[in-house]
Amino acid sequence: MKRNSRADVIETASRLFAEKGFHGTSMRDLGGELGLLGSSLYSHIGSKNELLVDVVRQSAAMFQKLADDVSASVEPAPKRMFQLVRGHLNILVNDPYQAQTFLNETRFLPPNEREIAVKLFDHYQKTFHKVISDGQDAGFYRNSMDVHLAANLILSLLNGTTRWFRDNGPLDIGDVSAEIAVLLGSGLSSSKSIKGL
Amino acid sequence: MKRNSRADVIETASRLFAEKGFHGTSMRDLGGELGLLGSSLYSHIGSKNELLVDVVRQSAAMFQKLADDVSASVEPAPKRMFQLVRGHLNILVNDPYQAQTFLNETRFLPPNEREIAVKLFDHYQKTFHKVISDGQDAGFYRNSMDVHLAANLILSLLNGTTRWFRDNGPLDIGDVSAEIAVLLGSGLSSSKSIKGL
DNA sequence: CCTACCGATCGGTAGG
DNA sequence: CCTACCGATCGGTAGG
Repeated sequence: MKRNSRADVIETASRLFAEKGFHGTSMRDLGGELGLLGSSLYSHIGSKNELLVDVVRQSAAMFQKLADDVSASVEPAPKRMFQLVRGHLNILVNDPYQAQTFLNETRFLPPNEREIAVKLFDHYQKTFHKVISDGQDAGFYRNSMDVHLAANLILSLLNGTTRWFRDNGPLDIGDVSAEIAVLLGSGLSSSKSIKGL
Repeated sequence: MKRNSRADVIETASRLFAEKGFHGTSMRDLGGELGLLGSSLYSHIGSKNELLVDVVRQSAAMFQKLADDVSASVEPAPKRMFQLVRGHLNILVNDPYQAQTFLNETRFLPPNEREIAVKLFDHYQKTFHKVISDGQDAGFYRNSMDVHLAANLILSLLNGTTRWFRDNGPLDIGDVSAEIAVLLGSGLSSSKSIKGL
């Protein structure tokens, strides 16, 4: 019977929030998973909201770091795009519970905290906009493409993987990112031939 | 002050379930939106679970019908793929609350009902598998592509649109499906040139 | 981290 | 559709 740290509580909370949702997880549920009573959690944390805040912040920091790294890169746009795709998938796979909580439960944060997360995600999206835009300027990507729309579609595709990708499944993250690379690569290319559609 | 029908209750429930989640919506919340008390809802419905069951079933029926229509089609694979994409987007846009509840809250159904929904979605996915597989056999799509993975990626992309697509936004569903068509079209083509990645 | 609680809110019912 | 409830569960606190 080992003692639980605050980090243990947050980690387990992220799993339960991902699996059963923030509102579907009671403090007694969470305590039960850690082998203690719900009321005992309050020696580690101040409130249930605080748990969600911490999980979302941790996840947000991951995406923030990726955005910073890619923004600092001087590689050609398609390579930076692959860095984003690969890095984004890595974040989702490394801590799927944290990522799912970020993606699905951020809306349940208190308003001020939610705004911070939304702004951070906007900034993250801008990294995609920049890469796509640079790719157009350099002739890699179609100029006809709506930059915001393309970014939204790519992010949708990436975030959706949390719904079906399993780390112990038949595919590894390399398979998935390679397939996405091909899918996006050809689809984003300036020279393309659309057939049949 | 008009009376509410059972259909009104379900429709409003789908909106609240989409916005605040199943567990984040109380019967008193729902009653409040309809101008009555939470307890008064029970003259229209039997339980809160029943509301979720009904919303999910309605949405599931939409996807079921699309799958049946496309399965009955004898068009070339790329055209059927576009029917799926366009039809799927139409369902999401026509009733975004219902669709979001289907996508996000199905997991909170009672086990037996959840299994039904999962099976139905599996069947829906198989429609994508068939189209992709046919497209490979007919030489439209790369044979190297993993059919299940491609279907998952396409569905991720489509379902993710519920997070950002707004019916009154600058883009209409035609813009979005056209962009997706180009993205998928070239990316799925058997003749392609990957550059830079 | 537990014991022993608290007021608030939950889904739901009986009866009109 | 309301009045008047019900037992269960919620997030959280005081004190050890």
